Amino acid sequence: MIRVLLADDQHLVRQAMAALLSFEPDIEVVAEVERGDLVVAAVAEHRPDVVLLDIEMPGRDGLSVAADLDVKVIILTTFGRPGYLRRAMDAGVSGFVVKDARAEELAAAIRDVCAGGRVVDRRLAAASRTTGACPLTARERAALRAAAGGGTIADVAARLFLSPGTVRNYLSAAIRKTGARNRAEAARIAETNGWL
Amino acid sequence: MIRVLLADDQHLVRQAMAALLSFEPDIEVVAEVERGDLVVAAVAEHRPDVVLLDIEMPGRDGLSVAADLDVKVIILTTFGRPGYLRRAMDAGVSGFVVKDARAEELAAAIRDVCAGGRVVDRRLAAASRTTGACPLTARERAALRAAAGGGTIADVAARLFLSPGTVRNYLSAAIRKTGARNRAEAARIAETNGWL
DNA sequence: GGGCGAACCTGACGAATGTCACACGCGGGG
DNA sequence: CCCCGCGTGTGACATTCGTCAGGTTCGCCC
Repeated sequence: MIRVLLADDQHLVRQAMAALLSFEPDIEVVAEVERGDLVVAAVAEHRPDVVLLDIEMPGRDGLSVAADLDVKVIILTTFGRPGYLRRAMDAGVSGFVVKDARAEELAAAIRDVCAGGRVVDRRLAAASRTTGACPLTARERAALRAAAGGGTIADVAARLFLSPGTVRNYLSAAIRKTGARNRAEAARIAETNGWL
Repeated sequence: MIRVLLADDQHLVRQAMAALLSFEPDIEVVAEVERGDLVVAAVAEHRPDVVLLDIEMPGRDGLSVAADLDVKVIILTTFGRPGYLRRAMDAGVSGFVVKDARAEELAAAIRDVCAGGRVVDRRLAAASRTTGACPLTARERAALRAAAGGGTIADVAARLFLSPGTVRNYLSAAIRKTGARNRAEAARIAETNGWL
């Protein structure tokens, strides 16, 4: 029996996914978690064989959680952003499945991963090869993320404890590197690539 | 037996939701659709009692689909945006459930709606009362939506066949009405309220 | 018909933004 | 050791953006 822990912030999706997996005779959902910051404790308590992790959760980011777990992890997310896949691989996850997959694919991925394999969504793997790594430095990312919400330069500078001129330089660099024509577009491009 | 049609763009979520509803003895999922523009034909073919509609789908928006259906509709969406609820009500839907609800709530909503009732998520109804209606005119909305992607004023003007000055005026009005300090923030505010 | 608001447009002005050149300190790799 | 890239900062400049005041044309309602 493969013991699975489910982490997803939407209750209905979590229950539904559990219902779906209950049809698999060799898979058992032993726990459900709705916040990223509760996953580590739940894993310690329930000792699952595989953790299904959503990325966007309250409390803590699924990708950073994955880096702290030493059980096998499958990222199960809505958004097939190339950057997500890359970061997930860096975090040492064993599988990456998008929520548009078939139920059989998910079950197969769980079995494969449990047996020591690695499973990655095909289309995403292809997209990841073409998109390449994030060209932004850590500070540029931070500045772009802070600016994405719609704040002004002064806001970003205040939040990052930087001089406004520096923020402008970072954003300018981000705009150039993403090939965008202004902050908003740069933020959108970085967002869809999973660079933020 | 209550006949249900499921419309959601994510295959796994759709299958999982069907699995969840299969545990309810009086509910039967008779069809699944993955695109908004296929819902009307599927309803004509399968004659469900209730349609579960996601909002954000490829092909066609769930809210506009709802307006064309004369069966009972429950909107089932991730995003509890007040504006979505308002537009859903205008479209004549019978229920509005967020994906963070419990499975029992969803089943209860299906039964209530099938019996002629109306079901609306409590927290969302409260939020909807405080937020109020969308203050933007149709053109302002269009301009803001076109600008949200990150394009420049000239881009928006070209896409809407308007003069750049007019676009600036619309965006300025949108910024004023949303209480934002620039386009990006206005777009974000309108987005979270479901006004776009 | 008169008033009103929305859709369109123009022109002008100040403020914010994007770009560039340049400067300094720091750490890592050749 | 010395260079290079990164983080940090400054100042100047052109462009874009946000605002305002004004104008014309509709259609709708009283």
